Amino acid sequence: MSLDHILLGMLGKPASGYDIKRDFSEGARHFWSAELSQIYRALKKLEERRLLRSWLEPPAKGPTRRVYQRTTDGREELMRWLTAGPQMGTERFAYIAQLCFMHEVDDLEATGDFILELRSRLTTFLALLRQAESDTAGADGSRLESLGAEDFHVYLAVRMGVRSLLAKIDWCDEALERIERRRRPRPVAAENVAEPTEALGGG
Amino acid sequence: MSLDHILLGMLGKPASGYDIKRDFSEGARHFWSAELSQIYRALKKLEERRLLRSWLEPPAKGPTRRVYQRTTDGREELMRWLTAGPQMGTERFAYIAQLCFMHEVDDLEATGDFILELRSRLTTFLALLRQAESDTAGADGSRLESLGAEDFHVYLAVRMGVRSLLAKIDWCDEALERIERRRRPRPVAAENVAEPTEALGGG
DNA sequence: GCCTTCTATATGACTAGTGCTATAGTTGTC
DNA sequence: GACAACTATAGCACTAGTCATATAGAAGGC
Repeated sequence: MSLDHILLGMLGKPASGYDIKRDFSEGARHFWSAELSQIYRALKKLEERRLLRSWLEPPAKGPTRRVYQRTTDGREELMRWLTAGPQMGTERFAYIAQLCFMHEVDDLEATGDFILELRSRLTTFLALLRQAESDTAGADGSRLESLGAEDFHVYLAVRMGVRSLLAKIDWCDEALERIERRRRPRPVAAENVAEPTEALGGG
Repeated sequence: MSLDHILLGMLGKPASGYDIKRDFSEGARHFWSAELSQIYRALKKLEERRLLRSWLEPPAKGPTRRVYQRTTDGREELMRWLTAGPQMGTERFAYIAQLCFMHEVDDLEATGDFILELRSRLTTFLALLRQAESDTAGADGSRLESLGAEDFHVYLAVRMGVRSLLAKIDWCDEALERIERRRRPRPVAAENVAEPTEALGGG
């Protein structure tokens, strides 16, 4: 299970379930997410397995927090995961599946609207990741070479997110262009109208 | 649930559970996957809900197959999903999470190996998608404009996969370069050696 | 004082998805 | 004819993850 290992990764420094949920809603949002209910239960189970330990933190302000941190065993389990090679093959993109079946709605109008909406959401998300990128490495990348090892790795992860999003936004533009080309009758010079030699989808 | 809707999308034409598993292992592999056990149960439930109907197919060759096809109600449910806008926010990339915590293993060597392995797997996958791309649109894209609506949409989905993979492979190269820059002592002019003013991780 | 919002933890009921195993006919090969 | 590989369906036990809801202190507005 990946969530368990991600929690072990995050809990090198003490944090509560609520803190972790905040991380998932902010920084880690581009590669993983989890509900509070799932987080609390996972933390409990990991503590039962002695991979985490926890204590109550004196409520100087606000309600009492239970704070978790990984144990030596927890660190070993994390290591096993990290050294087992990239965990791939479980990626799921519901929106690409939707795209595949979009011809059921109509020929191309629904597809165009769908991609415009997708593009808009991807762009919003990109702005957030760009912010995270410049928060770490500086707007011009000037802080990049002075980052510590941990921040450097987080920076790499954010870069992956930025590049993936840029590629998807480019794809949106390419797709919209292709759709336009299919929708409108090809602009043809007058002398060519009478002799169509290529099979060009015009409708 | 997305799997239900994907099955409804696939079952415009009759297919068995086994056929669908094959689709997930081949064409649809870049955006979704499911185990046979899950597929069979999902098909059964969808038939109970009258969104699919099924019949046994005369076993001209091989064992008897139960073949499913969507009903009018099934098509309506599919439409609701398709017109509800892009379903996003459930993307999960375990390997990016791994990358974030990779500094726990060592400073940079493990990270470099990890990214090399990732790059190799992404490249293998890209070749498969490139094949799917040229199977549909022709190696030079010449068949693209004569595709039917359904094939055109599948082509767009494959293109999204290709572009995403290319972006990730580019990211691998960028990351490896950045790692190299951090690992090897910065090439400095002799007069600078005596006065290191920046904290540069040197391995 | 009342109300809302935020921080914080927790549980119950549910759906989604995996891994393993059983069953069985068909095809090919040695 | 024994055996392996492939096609095909199905159930069981389990883990992963969602959704709704209960509880409760603290902060801030009005």
